Amino acid sequence: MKIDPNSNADLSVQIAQAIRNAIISGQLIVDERLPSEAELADQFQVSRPTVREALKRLAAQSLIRTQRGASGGAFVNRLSFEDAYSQQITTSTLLLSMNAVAFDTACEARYALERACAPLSAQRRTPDQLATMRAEIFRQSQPGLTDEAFCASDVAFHRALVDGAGNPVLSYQLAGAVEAMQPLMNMITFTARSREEIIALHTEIADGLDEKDAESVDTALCALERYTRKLALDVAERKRSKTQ
Amino acid sequence: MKIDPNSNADLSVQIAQAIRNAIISGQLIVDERLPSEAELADQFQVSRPTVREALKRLAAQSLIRTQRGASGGAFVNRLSFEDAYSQQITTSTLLLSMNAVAFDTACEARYALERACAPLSAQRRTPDQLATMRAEIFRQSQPGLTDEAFCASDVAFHRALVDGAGNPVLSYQLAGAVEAMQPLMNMITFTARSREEIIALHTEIADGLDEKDAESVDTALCALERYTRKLALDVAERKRSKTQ
DNA sequence: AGACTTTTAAATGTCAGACAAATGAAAAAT
DNA sequence: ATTTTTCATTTGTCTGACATTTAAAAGTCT
Repeated sequence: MKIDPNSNADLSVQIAQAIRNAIISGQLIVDERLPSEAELADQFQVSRPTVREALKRLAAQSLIRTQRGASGGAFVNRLSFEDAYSQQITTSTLLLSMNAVAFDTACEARYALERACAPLSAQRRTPDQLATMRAEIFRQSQPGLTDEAFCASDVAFHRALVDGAGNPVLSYQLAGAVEAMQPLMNMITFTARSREEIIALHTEIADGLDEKDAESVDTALCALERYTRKLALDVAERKRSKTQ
Repeated sequence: MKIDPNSNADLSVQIAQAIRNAIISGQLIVDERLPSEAELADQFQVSRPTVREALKRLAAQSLIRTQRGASGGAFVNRLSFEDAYSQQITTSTLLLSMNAVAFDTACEARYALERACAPLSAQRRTPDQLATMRAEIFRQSQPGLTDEAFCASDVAFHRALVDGAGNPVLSYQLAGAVEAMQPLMNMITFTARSREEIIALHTEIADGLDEKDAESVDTALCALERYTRKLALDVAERKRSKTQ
């Protein structure tokens, strides 16, 4: 683990990169303890605050965790699926909100990915996941539900669909798509949407999964995509006519 | 932007979270300058090193960038697709390498996602992307190509396929799947694989995209998935017989 | 001897103050 | 008017110190 003395990048960046490389390459294994901050400072010939800034960078990416006290220190973290989920969601949310991604683009990506899960989910969904979906549909049909709660229930429904595939890697990849894009879509379309229509399609999806009928799930997802896009179009149309 | 004086979390974590929230909620907009470190220290009633640790955490997530000098400071960063790609790839790589994900699970996820792109790519792929794929196939057929180079070319081929869908959100979501999993798969299967077989399937995919024939692309991808899984099985089998 | 309590040492968390280096803007000189 | 110089601001880094947490070692009592 060495840093390049000729590089003009910030020292804390270089040190973070050196440690990151050691972790990725397997020189540092999960749960292994890093040298103490003082030792690292000595090793890299920098001060402790500089080492600390480097460690905080790594901690922000869940690459390490720190523990205080005797026999404490920084340890290589086993990146859990949950940690990865939340990072994925944060990144996706910011990416969408900051880059003015066209609604159609986001919508297309989201449904393409979700449709990829559907056949697997039709095969493998557990009764528990089906029950979750039914419960969310029921919640969505309750009158007096706020828009926020409806959106959250919508997300939970689609999460259950994705988790139904029983593939944690797939669930992880899709966390960003579902959790970041659904609220975005709801925000745009909630003024125009018909909850009945959505609930009907959700029911169709749940029925399809119940009967392990991948085909009909796919059809319903396509219909939901079409409906969502049409809503966005209507909203845009209305906005245009209002400004004129 | 306030922190909870009763919380016992590290101050730098709390401060980072407060600023992060301000960015996500839109209180701080892209390219806006944060107060200087000294002002933030004053505002949060902490020392400058503590503020700096918080800022480094945010910088590690590409949420801010810093600039030295007069009129320098920390600025809210527009999260670019490229930044998001590389974060996605790092996270995915670590997730796979640290969690002992079953080969079949990773393989299934990767091809499910890639197949989701295929129909869109068949519709929209540019001549340029087709040319890239042909070029990579040619490179793969060169004798004397190292395993690393073959793997890199493999990744480039699949990236071109994914980018062919012309949907940056989709490309972003799939960056992790392709770039993290392909090397993993190559590492496991390179001893047993036949480059000819893979090149033949790649050619089938390129041909299908050329003719905008989504069906045949899907068939070839499925065949590639089957072949990859069979390889892994063979390798595992061989390993077992060797230890006995 | 064994169980409990106290002490201690090591490590991270935080603070204060200082200097270095970069950088843009204002002031001065040409 | 243009170029050069100066200067203030801001981040990057260092030093040294103290606070807090924590596990292990030492001590104490039953």
